[in-house]
Amino acid sequence: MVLSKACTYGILASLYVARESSRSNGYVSIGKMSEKLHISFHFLTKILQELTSAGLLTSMKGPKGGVALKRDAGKITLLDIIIAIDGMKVFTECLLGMPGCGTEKPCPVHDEWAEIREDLYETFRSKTLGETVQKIEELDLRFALPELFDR
Amino acid sequence: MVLSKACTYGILASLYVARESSRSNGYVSIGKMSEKLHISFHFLTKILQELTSAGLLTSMKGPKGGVALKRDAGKITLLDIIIAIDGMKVFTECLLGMPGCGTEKPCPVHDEWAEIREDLYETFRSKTLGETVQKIEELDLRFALPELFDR
DNA sequence: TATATTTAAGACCAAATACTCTTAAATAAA
DNA sequence: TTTATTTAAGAGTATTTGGTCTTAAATATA
Repeated sequence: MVLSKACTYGILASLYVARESSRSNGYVSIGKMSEKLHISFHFLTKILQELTSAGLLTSMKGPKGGVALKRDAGKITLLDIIIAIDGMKVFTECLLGMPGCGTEKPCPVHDEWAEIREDLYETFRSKTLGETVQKIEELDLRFALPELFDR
Repeated sequence: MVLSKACTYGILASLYVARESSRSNGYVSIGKMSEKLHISFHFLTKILQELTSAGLLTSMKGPKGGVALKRDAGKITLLDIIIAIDGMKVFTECLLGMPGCGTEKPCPVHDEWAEIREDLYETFRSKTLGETVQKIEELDLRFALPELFDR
């Protein structure tokens, strides 16, 4: 798996928050979100705490509480979410796990992998939550997990 | 991590076997290989057993025993090794973990990821052990892990 | 044939990841 | 001010992956 589960859940949840707050512009309830996305409430809460402490979300306790984007949806990229949860390692690690692999002393597949992971980086860097939500609405894409499936 | 550790070890070991057998054309000792590559003997043995039962290697017990490529080094690709150990999932899974994600009902990053993983597939499919070993020799690339490092 | 050497097989242990549960703290609203 | 609601924090559990260890089976060679 390229991204951890926590990270994919973080992305889906961020998209959900971006979409909801473009509608209601208040805090989005984690409980409701966990039901809609079919992600365990407690696990989701923990992931969102990471995004909050990374400065991507803000939260409020109590009735009417929840989480909200800290910046505008057009100013948060999918890359921001990934770095907050999984870190930069996806974009820096050697495909064959060789420490210190780089242009000076490359592994046998360094050049090809470096190019591919650069593409991946660029893909995430250029996608904001705002644009992505717009695309989801326009094309009627799903971003919730199905109710039950083999994990 | 894109490939499992077992898979990266399997690739490094296969390259080692390809290189050795181009020199000595007998069986390559797993014990010696594990020392040279700095991979635990027992773990490496287990991985090589998978490659053997997948039909990529043959093995012989006893003194002078070891493993050897079953086909010519030019007829085994890195993709063969990856599929034998990690399966096809790297090349088929949705980046956001959404089951059933595909062209009909794509996730928000399906198109980009599908293209990137296709590149990855093609990279591995087009690299044989033979060519890769040749490249290693020509450019003096390393393919052993360092003696000690943080794992 | 006896012995040393080597892979095969599988039980076992450790670490990381994925997930759950309980309790505390904050806050809106009655 | 009390209460219900909601996030925060962190301990606890389950599953997967990574890695070790022991014993059996095969075989070259003395």
